[in-house]
Amino acid sequence: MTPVGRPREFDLDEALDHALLLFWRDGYDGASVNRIADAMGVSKPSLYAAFGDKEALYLRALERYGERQRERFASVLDAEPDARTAVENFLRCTVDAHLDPGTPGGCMVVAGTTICDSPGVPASITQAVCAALRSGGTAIEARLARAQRERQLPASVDIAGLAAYFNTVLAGLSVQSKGQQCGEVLRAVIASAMQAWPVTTVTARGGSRRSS
Amino acid sequence: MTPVGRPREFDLDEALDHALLLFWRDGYDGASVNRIADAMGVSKPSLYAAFGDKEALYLRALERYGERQRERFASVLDAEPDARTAVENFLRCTVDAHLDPGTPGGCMVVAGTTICDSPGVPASITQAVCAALRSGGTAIEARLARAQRERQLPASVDIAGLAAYFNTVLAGLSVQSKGQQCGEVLRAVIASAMQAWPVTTVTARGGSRRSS
DNA sequence: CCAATTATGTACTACTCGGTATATAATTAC
DNA sequence: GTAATTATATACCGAGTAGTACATAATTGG
Repeated sequence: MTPVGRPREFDLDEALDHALLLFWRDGYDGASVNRIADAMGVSKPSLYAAFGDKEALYLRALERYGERQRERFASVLDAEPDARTAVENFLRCTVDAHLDPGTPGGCMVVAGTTICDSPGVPASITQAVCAALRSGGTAIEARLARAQRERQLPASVDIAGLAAYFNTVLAGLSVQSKGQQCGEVLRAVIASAMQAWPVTTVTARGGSRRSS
Repeated sequence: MTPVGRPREFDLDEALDHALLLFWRDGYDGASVNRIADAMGVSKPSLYAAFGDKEALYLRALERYGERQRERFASVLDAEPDARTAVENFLRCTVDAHLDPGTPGGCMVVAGTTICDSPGVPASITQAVCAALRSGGTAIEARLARAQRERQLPASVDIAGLAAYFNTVLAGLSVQSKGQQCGEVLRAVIASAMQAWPVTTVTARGGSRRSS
C-alpha cells in the first residue's frame, strides 16, 4: 500500500535521532529549530510537516530517549540475579553512559528538569519530563520488589523509598558528570551510595530481617 | 567622598538580587536582559552601564548565590558538634530551601550545569558553574576533616570520596525537588543516604575503626 | 554660571527565534 | 494524458534577542 503523493526524501527515525541529540545537549530552548533542521539535513517546512511543531518534536524525542533508557535499564537490572549487584551494575553502567564521548554528557531527563516551569517551556514538556524522571525510580522499584519476592530483601524494607534514593543518586551522578567530574570520582560515589543498601541478617528460623 | 556625576537611582544589590532570581529560575539563556531590566525596574542601558554585559551579570549573580550558600553551609555544618548529625541537618535544611516557595525550586548551580557547553553559553560561565558545583563538596569535606580531627571519623575514611558522595546526593535532591517530588519523599531519601555514613566501632583501646 | 562627569530613557541596530505562505516537484489514481 | 496528493525549497512574517547611539537630566568641582 504505497502512499499517494511525493515520497519523503529523508528517514524519520534518523531525523528524530538528530533532534534527540540536540535537545539532549542544548535543552528545549537552547536547541533551535533551525539548527535541528540543519542537523537533519532537511528544510524547515519539511521538519514541520513531519513532526508538527517544536513542542511535539521534543516530546517525541524525549519519548524515544525514554524507550532506550527503559531497554537499557531492563537489560542491566534483570540480567544479574543478586539484587544489590544488579543495582550497583546499573549505576555503574549509567555512569559509563554519561561519560560516553559519543553522546552529550549526563541524562536528558535530568537536564530537562532544570527548565521546568521556565517561561517559554510548554507545560506539557514539564509534565513529560517529570514523568520521565519518576520512571527511573519505578524501574528500580520493580527490581527491588523482585528482590523482596526472592527473599533477598526483607518485606519490611520500604522499596519505594529505597528506589527514590537510588534514583536521586542517579540524578546526582548525571549532574556531577555534566559538571566534569571524572569517572574515578563517580565510581567512588557509587561505592559510597551502595553502603545504604539495607543490612539483612538471617534469623535462626531462616527468614531475614532489616537490622539497624 | 561623593562621586562626581549624576547619582545612580537604583540600588545595585537589589538589582543584582532580581537578576539572580531570574537566572536561577530561567537559566542563562532563558533569562533575557529585557526581562531582567524590567524586574530591576531599570532601563536596559542603565543595566549595561552598571554590570557590563549579560555574561558578567550572570557571573556576579552566581557569585552572590555562592556567597549565600557558603554562609548557609557554614552555619549549618559548624553549629552541630556531631559530624553525622551536622551533615544530615545540612541535607535536610537544603531540601527545605529547595522547597521554599519564595525562591525558584532546586539549586541554581545544579540548574546551571545542564547548560554547560551549550552553544551561546560562554566558556567562562561553564567554568564558574563547575567550580561552584565542586565548592559544595569542599565545604562538606572540610566538615568531615574536622570530624576526623575530633576522632568522630576514623583516619582511614576517604573524606574526599565521602564528600563527593554527599555532594552528589545534594545535586540529586535538587533535581528531584525540581521534578516536583514532595518533601516527604525527599526526607526519606536523606534518611537512606545517611545509611552510607561509615560505621565506626570503638575498639578496646578507645580508638575507632571503620568496620565492613 | 560653566565645565566635566555620570545616569537615564527613547529609539534603534543586526540578528535569531518559531512558524508559515507560496510555488514547484514528485508521486499515485484514474 | 489529467487530477489529486504530498514533499520540497525559497523567502518571508512578527516577535524577541543582546547590545548601543544619542540626547537629556542630575550631580560635583571650579
